Amino acid sequence: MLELAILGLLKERSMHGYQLSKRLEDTLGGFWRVSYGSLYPTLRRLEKQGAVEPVFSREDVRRRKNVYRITEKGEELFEELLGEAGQESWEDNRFRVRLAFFKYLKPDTRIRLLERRRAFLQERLSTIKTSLKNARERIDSYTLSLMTHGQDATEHDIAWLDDLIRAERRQVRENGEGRTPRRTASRRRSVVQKERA
Amino acid sequence: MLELAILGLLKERSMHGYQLSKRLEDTLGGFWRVSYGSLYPTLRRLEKQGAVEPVFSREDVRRRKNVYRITEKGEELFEELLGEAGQESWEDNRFRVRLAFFKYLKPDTRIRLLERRRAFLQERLSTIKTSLKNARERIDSYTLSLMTHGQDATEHDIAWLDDLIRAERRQVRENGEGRTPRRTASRRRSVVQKERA
DNA sequence: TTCGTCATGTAATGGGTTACATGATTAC
DNA sequence: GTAATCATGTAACCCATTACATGACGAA
Repeated sequence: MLELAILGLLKERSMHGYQLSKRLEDTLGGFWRVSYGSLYPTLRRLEKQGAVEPVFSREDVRRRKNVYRITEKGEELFEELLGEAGQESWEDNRFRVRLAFFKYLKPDTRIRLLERRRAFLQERLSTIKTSLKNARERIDSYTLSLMTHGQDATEHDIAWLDDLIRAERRQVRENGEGRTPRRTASRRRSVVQKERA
Repeated sequence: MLELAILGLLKERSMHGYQLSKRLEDTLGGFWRVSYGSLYPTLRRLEKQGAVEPVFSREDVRRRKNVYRITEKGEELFEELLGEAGQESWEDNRFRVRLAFFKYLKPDTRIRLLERRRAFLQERLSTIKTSLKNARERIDSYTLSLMTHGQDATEHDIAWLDDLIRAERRQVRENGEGRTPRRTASRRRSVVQKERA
C-alpha cells in the first residue's frame, strides 16, 4: 500500500523521503500516518526493483537529500498495484489510497474500482444485517449500538460511492473518455444532504 | 487486539477456537475477520502466559475440541488491555473491539474511554480541516471528495460518541454506578435522527 | 459416498511499527 | 545558542496474513 502511495505521489513530481511523508500526511491525513521506519526501507526496495531512481542535483547532494523520480518500470508497477483484485484491497484504508490516485485512471477503470468497493461494502452490510437479525435479542446494548452505527456508516458510504459512480458515468457520456471532472465533490455533498432530510 | 477479543469472549463462557472465530465473526462482522492462522497461535500464547486454561470434558476430548476458560490472570490481562492508553489503541477497529466489551466496565471507565476516542476523532477532524484549508485549490476532485467525505463521516462518528457519552452520564445520575443500561442503542438512534433533520 | 462445515494446526511471509541514532538547517 | 523541524536511516519486533495440511462428522 505504501508502495502504491509513493509511486502515486512521485508521478506528480520527484521528491525525497521527507517530502513524501509530508505529502502523504496531508492527503490521507487523519487516516494513516506513515513512519519513517517503513518509508525509507520501502523507498530503498523500490529503488532496488528499479521502480524509482535517484535524481542528483548539486543542491540536493550537498544537503544529502535523496530525491527520487519514478521510472517507466515504476509506472507499470503503479498500474499493476492499482488494478490488483485481491480481497484485502478493498478494505477502508487501501481504498482511500487508491481513490487518492484516481485522476491517473481511465474513466471505465475508475467505475470498475468504485463498483468493486461498493460490492465490498454491500457484503459488509449484509454481514451486519445478518448478525443483527440472528443475535439482536442476546447482545448487549453497546454491541448493538456498535452494529447499528456500523450499518448507518456503511450505508452512508455506499450512498457516497453511488454519487461518485453516477458522476463518473455522466462524465463519460458528456465529455467522452479522458477528461477530469470538475466539481464532483461539492455536487456529491448536496445529494447526500438531500438524502438525509 | 486479538488477545483482548478472545479474553472478552471467554469471559462470557468457555469456548474452543472454532467457536471463538464464529462469535468474533458475528460481533465484529464486516469489519474484521480473524484467520485461524492467527487465532490458534494466539490461543496457545495465552495459555502459555496462563491467561486461559484448557477445560477437559469427556465429550470434547473425544472430538478433540480444545475448550478454554479464562483464568484469574486472564481477567487481569483483559482489564489491562482494555485500559491501555497507547496511541494506536484508538484507531477505528481497535476501538470497535473495545466497545464490544464495554458491559464489563464501570460507567466512569466507559466514559473515560469514550472521551479518549472522541479526542482521537477530534484530532483527525482538525487534521482533515487543516489540509483542506491549505490545499483545497491544488488537489484534484477525487482527493477532495475523499477528504470531504472523511470529514462528514468523522463528524457523524463524533456525534454518535456524544450520544453514548450522554447516555452513560444519564445512567450514572439515574441509577448510581454499576447497572447496565437497557436500551442505549435505540435511544441513540432517535437522537441522531433528530440531528439529521 | 460425497459435500459442506466443523475443528486444529504449521510455515513462510508481509507490511508495517517503535525505539533508537545521527546530524544539518532554520528561526528566534 | 538553542529549540524546532528537516532529513535519513537501522534493528528489533509485532501482529497479523495466506497457503497449506489434516481429518472427523453430519446430512443429502
